[in-house]
Amino acid sequence: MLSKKTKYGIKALTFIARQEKGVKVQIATISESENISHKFLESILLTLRKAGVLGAKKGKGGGYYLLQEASEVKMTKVIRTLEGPIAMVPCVSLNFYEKCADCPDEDKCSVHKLMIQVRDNTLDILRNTTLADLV
Amino acid sequence: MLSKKTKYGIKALTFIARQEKGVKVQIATISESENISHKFLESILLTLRKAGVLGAKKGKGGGYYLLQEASEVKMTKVIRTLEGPIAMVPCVSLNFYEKCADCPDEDKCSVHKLMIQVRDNTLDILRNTTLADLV
DNA sequence: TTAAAACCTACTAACCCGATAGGGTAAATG
DNA sequence: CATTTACCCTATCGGGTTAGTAGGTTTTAA
Repeated sequence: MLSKKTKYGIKALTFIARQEKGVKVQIATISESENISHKFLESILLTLRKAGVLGAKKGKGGGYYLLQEASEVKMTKVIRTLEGPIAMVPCVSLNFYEKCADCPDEDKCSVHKLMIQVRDNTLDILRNTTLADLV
Repeated sequence: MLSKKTKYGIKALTFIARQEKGVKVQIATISESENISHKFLESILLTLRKAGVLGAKKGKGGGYYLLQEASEVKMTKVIRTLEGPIAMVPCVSLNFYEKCADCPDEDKCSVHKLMIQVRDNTLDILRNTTLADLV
């Protein structure tokens, strides 16, 4: 299941991507328009900024803006930043790999085999979908 | 992320499917062989029995067994029984649909669109994978 | 210098997961 | 018919995560 954090994050990014290039969008604007708790959204956008997806400007007239073209922002990046692993099991995660405590041999694990398939398929979609596709 | 419940469940089913047809497998046998907490596994197999995936026989020489051929047991069934929805967001779930509180219009939601793609793709794999494929 | 906006830290209530405990009940064996 | 075996059921609990709240600080523009 996708967390609300990730869901809100994608919605917010789409909102920002819909603006004219270079326009700065304030938290409050997105928060009201998309029905997202202001403070919660704040922490989400902050995370995205630290990850290099968004830029921010403080003070009056400030706000958030995309650092790249919308067509350059891949969903893999967004989801990994907000949600963490894309894989359904840590032992098949590319970026967040972790060995299972109970599995002596991954190659013989039935779950492992199945989840690699699912991961590859999901990755394929997310890698080829950018913010521009969602606008 | 897949819960341990589901993961253990799939492992246990695979274990049972590896036996000669009709052989009854005891909880303790699976628990020891697959490094799964006995009591926890008990509740998992019970769920699978109630869902019609497994049969059980009590008393000496009893145990669990498949009610169908391994090639008839689809992963969709197993995962929906143990994990719940396959979709990453309730609003795109076929079997566990729930409307989002924040979304006035699903058709215009960027997350919705994306997650339908992911769901369809994952479903395709899980529908075409059976226990027999994992043995 | 004042207002607006992002930034940062800390906290909390609610929820879920994995596991455990302790029996109850049915069936097979001798 | 008694005993053992093994499934069946309910309740509870600790720890971790999630979603959201609160309050203050810093930066910028007008």
